[in-house]
Amino acid sequence: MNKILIIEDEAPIREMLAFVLEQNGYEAIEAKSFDEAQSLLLEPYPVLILLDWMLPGASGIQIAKQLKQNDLTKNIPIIMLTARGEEEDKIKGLEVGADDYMTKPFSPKELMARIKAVLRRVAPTAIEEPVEANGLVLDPVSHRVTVHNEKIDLGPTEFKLLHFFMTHPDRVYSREQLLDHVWGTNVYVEDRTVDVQIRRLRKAMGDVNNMIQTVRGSGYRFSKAV
Amino acid sequence: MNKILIIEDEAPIREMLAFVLEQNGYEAIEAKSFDEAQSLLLEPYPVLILLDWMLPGASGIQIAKQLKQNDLTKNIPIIMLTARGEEEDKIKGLEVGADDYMTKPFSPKELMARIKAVLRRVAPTAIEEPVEANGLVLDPVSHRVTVHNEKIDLGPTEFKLLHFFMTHPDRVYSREQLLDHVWGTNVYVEDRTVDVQIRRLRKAMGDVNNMIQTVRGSGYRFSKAV
DNA sequence: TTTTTTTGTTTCAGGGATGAAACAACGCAG
DNA sequence: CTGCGTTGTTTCATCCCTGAAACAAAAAAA
Repeated sequence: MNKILIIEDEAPIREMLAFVLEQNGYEAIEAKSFDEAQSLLLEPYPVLILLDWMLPGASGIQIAKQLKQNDLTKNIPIIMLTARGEEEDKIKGLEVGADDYMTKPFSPKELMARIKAVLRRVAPTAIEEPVEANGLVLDPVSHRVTVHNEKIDLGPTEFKLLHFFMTHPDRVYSREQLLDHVWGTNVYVEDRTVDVQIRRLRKAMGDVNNMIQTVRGSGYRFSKAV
Repeated sequence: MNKILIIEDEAPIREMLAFVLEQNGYEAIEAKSFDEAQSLLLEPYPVLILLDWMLPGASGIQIAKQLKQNDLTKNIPIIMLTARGEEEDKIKGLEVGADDYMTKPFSPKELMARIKAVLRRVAPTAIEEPVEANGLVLDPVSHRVTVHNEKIDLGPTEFKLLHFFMTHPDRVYSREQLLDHVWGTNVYVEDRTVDVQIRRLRKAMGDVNNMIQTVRGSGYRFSKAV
């Protein structure tokens, strides 16, 4: 189980954070101060650090700076927590190496979404690999899509939709599942919007659009097999 | 029909919520207070609770805490309703286990979207394994059916019917039982409709349709043995 | 055998689900 | 501010699925 280190002096907030993290399958390590955090920073290292900007003693910015200077911890992403009205500090925070920041208060959903986003951004997994199927090639790095070496144009949503499909083939997804995975969990659009994007994507795909298949009553599926 | 419990003291808001829920196919149970809610909390349990944060008597947070401590209700997801400006309470609410928050006012669309999102998150999608019998393969994940590796086309009902049969082999089911299991309870469909779907399924299955067997006077059975 | 019951098959109408297109809203670049 | 591109919503058309009825066939009963 992945560890996440919380550095926060206010007990209620710290415990709330720990609760949410544990609810979502992480192991939460709690520290009230930087000194305490130091003693907890050992193997296995946390995959992420939640760092309050306003701490007694050293400020969050100073802590972030130290963490980023240490070879052992420099690659651990940091999310800074700031109170409302401290937003101007986000710039400073990002300058010294924080990977994201959140303004208190925030919802659990937002917290988890940002954590996942940061981890996704930091972990250069195979997600960046080009994908291919029946002459259809999608390259996430260059953000290009070709059909039989012919370039085709896609809007951002169409691109994400196709990328999701190509990395999750031979599986039916309902419209709601597609909204969750492609549009994101915090967006509220109509189910039928999926149909429209499917149609736009099919139109752009030309003669390989039969890989996007309608499963009546269930949703859509991407598959090489017709 | 799934029940959703509303705990909200202000009548206009409560009725609006109930209206929207019923428009969307849920049964709305209304309670003005926690005490009233308690008396309504019996089988069948609601699938979700909409809980106003600001209630006379016990606060929504206290209620949520109680609900989460009771084994019978701890698994029912809770969406807290807060007024604008109460956002700092998000953290406290989450601490006791609310699953999402909505800030009033909100649109019916947002309401339904969040409800669906929460229910989707809570409901663990059963891991469905492919099933096989005498060269007939049904894969729930890709929603595909093949006979000797040849793809066959089925309508949604035929697919569900076959899936049910293959996961419950060697057992006779009456038409009523099949209607309950495949069509779902509370359906107003003639018994003989089953015959028609059986016929369509047999037709689509080709040379392995002898696995669907008629048991005269009783119903139908799926079995590898002829 | 004849009659009755049960099941198989076909046909048809209605409705739901999807495709297609037009429209509106929105952000963004110039 | 304006124009353009992208996205979301709505509307309309179409197709397919479904359920019921009617008739045929088969099995069981008399």
